[in-house]
Amino acid sequence: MGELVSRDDLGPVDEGEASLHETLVSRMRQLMIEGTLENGQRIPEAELCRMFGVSRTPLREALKVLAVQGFVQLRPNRGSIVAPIDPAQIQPIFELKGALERLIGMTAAERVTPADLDAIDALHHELGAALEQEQMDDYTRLNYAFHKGLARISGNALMCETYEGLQQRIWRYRFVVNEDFSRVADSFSEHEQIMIALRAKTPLDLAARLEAHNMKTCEAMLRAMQTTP
Amino acid sequence: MGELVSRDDLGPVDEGEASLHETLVSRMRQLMIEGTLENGQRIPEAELCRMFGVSRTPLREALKVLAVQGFVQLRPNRGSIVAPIDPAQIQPIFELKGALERLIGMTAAERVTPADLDAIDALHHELGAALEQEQMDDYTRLNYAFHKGLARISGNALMCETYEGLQQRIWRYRFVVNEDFSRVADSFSEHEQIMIALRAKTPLDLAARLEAHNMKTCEAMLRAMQTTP
DNA sequence: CTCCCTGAGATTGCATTCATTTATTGCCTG
DNA sequence: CAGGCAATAAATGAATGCAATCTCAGGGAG
Repeated sequence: MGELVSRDDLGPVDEGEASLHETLVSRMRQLMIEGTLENGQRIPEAELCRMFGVSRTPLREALKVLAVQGFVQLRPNRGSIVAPIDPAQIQPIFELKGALERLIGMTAAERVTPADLDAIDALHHELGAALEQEQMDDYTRLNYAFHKGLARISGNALMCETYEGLQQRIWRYRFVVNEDFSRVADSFSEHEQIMIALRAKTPLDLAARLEAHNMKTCEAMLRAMQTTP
Repeated sequence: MGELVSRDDLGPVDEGEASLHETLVSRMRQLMIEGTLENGQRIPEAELCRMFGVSRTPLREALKVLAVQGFVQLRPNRGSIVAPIDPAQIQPIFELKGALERLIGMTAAERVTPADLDAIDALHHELGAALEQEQMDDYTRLNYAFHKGLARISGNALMCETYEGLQQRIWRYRFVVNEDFSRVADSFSEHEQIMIALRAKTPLDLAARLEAHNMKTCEAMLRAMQTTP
């Protein structure tokens, strides 16, 4: 099995041997996740071309890809815009993610290896440390890695891909709402329960806890969104 | 709510006002679903350009999109190939689809409207007619529409999109395996049970039946695949 | 004063062109 | 005769060019 904890596509781009359009997909997605490109804002092809030092061809290819991933809306003959973030979209995204969380719970509990357990446990402790030191940026990133790691344990690559796509969509909303720090402590204690269920390898219990965790996160985000319209 | 039964992206392309690259995405996907472009086969850009009467730019844009959708593999500097179909991929796809089926069951049972029921019931009866007259092509297509209709009832657009993506991936495999006709009758009787649960609006029951149906379809496909390696 | 029309400028979509990389053929060497 | 190397041919990847479309300011009619 591949590495459990690897690049999470949230930090700066690694600028490897990828073809130009792939690099652009990552960099532009990053701009949208960060909020540099604001929701609903028109995407200025020419400007981005200058900014990235590329021609329009690979940039436009990247836009097509980002459109499939839901980050960009293509409006024929009228330019592309950053997909508007719509509070009404949060619930459907979490609903779908909930279905995947359940699958992750059912399968991860059965397929987890001792090595997986060690790796995810390490992440879990890092999360605890970040919480204690109130390093919220770290916490958020580790949290992302933690759930991604659980998805990996389930061993279904297609599901992981889908799951990460949902995570990235949600990630965009983090910059719109005031993060609800009071939620973090609760979230971590839910993680404790998740770890217990994982170690016990009890599919139904793990699935239920992951689903509940997902739902609570969704509710917290909806609440936060209401207070910052 | 939009129409329950609409274009299913499996018939010939409608050639609407879509931009060129979108049209190409549909047409090339069609070629791959039909098997005209065989699994693992190298994709000859120049030839396809002549065939479709377009330049390489929109065609290459379409290839990028199809790569995201999993139909094409891009090999940097070495050309694109039709994503090889791998029997080992069937199970993960159905596993993921199973998670969605469950969600569809849970939500559709709660959200179904009388109009939805009429529409899906009509489809169900068409399916019955196709079975009786042994119109297997029709049956297969109606079956696709039936499940897509159920997904729509759940009212989660993102989930529908994801679901359809999975359906299309699976569709490719239908041309590799000898269709197991003996399965069709069983399949239809499972549909009967699904309709009963939908009319009764019992989420857990509907979800369970959809999951079971999905699993049996998966098993049938795996069996068929073993007999035709 | 408001609304609609017009046309210049900007932008998009696609075609074409150019540079690089890869694949293939034929030739040379061991 | 087999294996490896080099030159050529073909292909990809990206940049540029061009026609069609949209945007939006300015002016005229109601």
